[in-house]
Amino acid sequence: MKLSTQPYKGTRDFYPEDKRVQKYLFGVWRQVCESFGYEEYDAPILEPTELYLSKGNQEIIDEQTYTFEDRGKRSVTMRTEMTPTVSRLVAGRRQELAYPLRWYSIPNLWRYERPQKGRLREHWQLNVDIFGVSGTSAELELIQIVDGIMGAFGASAEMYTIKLNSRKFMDYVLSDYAGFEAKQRLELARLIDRLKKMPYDEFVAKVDAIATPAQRKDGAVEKLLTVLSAKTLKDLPKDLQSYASINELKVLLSALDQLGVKNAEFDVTVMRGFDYYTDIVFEAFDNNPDNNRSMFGGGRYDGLISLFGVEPLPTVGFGMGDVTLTEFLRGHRLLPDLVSETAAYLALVGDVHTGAQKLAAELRKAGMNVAVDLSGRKLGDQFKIAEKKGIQNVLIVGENELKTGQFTLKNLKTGKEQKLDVKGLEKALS
RNA sequence: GCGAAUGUAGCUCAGUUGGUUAGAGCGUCGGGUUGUGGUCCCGAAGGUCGUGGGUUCGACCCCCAUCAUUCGCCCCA
Repeated sequence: MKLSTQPYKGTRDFYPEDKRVQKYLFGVWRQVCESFGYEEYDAPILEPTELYLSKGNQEIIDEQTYTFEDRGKRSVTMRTEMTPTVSRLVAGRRQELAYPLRWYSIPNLWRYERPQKGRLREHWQLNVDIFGVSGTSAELELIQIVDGIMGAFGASAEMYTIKLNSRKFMDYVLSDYAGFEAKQRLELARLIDRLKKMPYDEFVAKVDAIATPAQRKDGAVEKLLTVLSAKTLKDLPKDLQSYASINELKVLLSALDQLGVKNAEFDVTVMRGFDYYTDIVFEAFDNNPDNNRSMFGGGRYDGLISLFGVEPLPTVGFGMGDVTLTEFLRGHRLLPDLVSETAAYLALVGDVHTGAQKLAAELRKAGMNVAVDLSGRKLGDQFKIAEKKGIQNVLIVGENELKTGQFTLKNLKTGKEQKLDVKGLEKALS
C-alpha cells in the first residue's frame, strides 16, 4: 500500500516558502510586542483536561478538542487556546511577579472540527495579555498594540474595523434592564452574536420566541431591540448612558481617537462567546466582505486566575490567528515578496571546491549566509539552481578568482554584476 | 453532527450524445558544444482518469458505495 503525502486533515505543511511567510508574520508580531515592553513566554501544548473543564463546557471538550488518556490514565487535552495556560502560569507565581505584567506568546493551538475557510484544526495565534491593571489603560494599550501590528503589516484604517462592547453591560441589559432569565440570556447572547448574519425580521421573531408572554407584556423585547439598534454610544437609552462600562467605553474610544486609532467603534452586537470575559470586549473584522470571519479579538477577564486558588487579578488579553491574518494580508495584497535567507550561492568553475569552502567559511564568519554548489553541474545550471531556490545573488568562484581575490557577484533580480574582494562582498551581502 | 460541490500528468484544467493507442499549458529532465539564470527554439519522460463494485459488446463519461478535498450550517472556548 502506498502512503499518502497529504498532511493530516485540517493541518498544514510548511514548505520553505510557507515557513518564510510564517517567519515574517511572527517576526512582525514579536517586534511590535517587544517594542511595547512585552516579554515572550511559552508552555506545553498538552494540558490536563480539567484546565478546560473548569469553564464548565463538557460538550466542547468532548466534541471539539483533541482529548485522550495518557499511559498513566490521566486525561490530557491539546491546548485550544492560550488563556487558561497563561492564567495557570501567572497564578503559579502570583506573588513574585512584577505588575503590570506584560506577556505574549505565539502558541500552536488545536481543535477537533470540520475544516473550512479560515478555520483549520491547527493554527498559530499571537496571544498578548496584561495583568494587574484594572482601568481602561490596559485595553487602550492592547488596542494600540493591535494597531501597531496592523500598521507594521502595511494595513490602513480603512481595511479593517475594531469593534468594542462590554460584556458586563450586555449582561446588565439582558438581566436587570430587560428582565431575562439566565437560560434565556445564554440563548440571546448567541443570537445577538449572529444578528448581522440574518434578516432583521428573522432576528426579531427569534427574540420574540425566546421571551415568555409575561416578558413580552413587560416590554422586554422592545427594550432589548432598542439597545441593539444603537449605532453609537449616544444612541443608547438615557438611563443606560451612565452605566459604568459605557462611561469606560466612552473614555476608551476618545483616547483611541486621540492616539490616532481611527477605526475603533462601539458595536452592541459584539459578544465574544459567553465564557470568562467580564467587561470590555473587542473584535476586529476585515472590511472586505469576502473575509467575514473575526480576525482577532479579546477582552477583560478579571477572575480567571482565581480558579487556581489565588486572589483574582485584573487582566486584559487578545489573540490574533495566523490563518485569518494571512487571508487578510493576501486579500489586501500586503504580503511582500519574501526572498531566501541565503544571501549568495557560490557557483563553482573547475575543481575549486576546497577553495570555495574556505571562502564561504570566511564569509559566514563575517555574518553572511552563503551556500556552496555541490551539484558539480555546469555554470548555467548552477545559476538555475540559485534562481529556483530564490537566492538573490550568485558568486562565481574559479581558479582565477581564488588567486586574485576578486570575485564576480551577480544579482539575479537586477542582472547587475560587480567585481568585489572579500571586504566588498561583506558590504554587498549584509 | 448536517448539507452541497469537486476528484483526469507534479500543478491548473480540457475531454464533443458511452466507441480504437486520454490531451493542452505550466513545471520537470535532456539538447541548442568553450565561465552566466529569467526570454526563445527542439526533444523526452510522466496518467491502470481517487478507490471498489455494478450496468453495457464496450465506461474518464451512466448507477451505487467508499475515501479525499473544498464550500456552507452547527459550533467557535
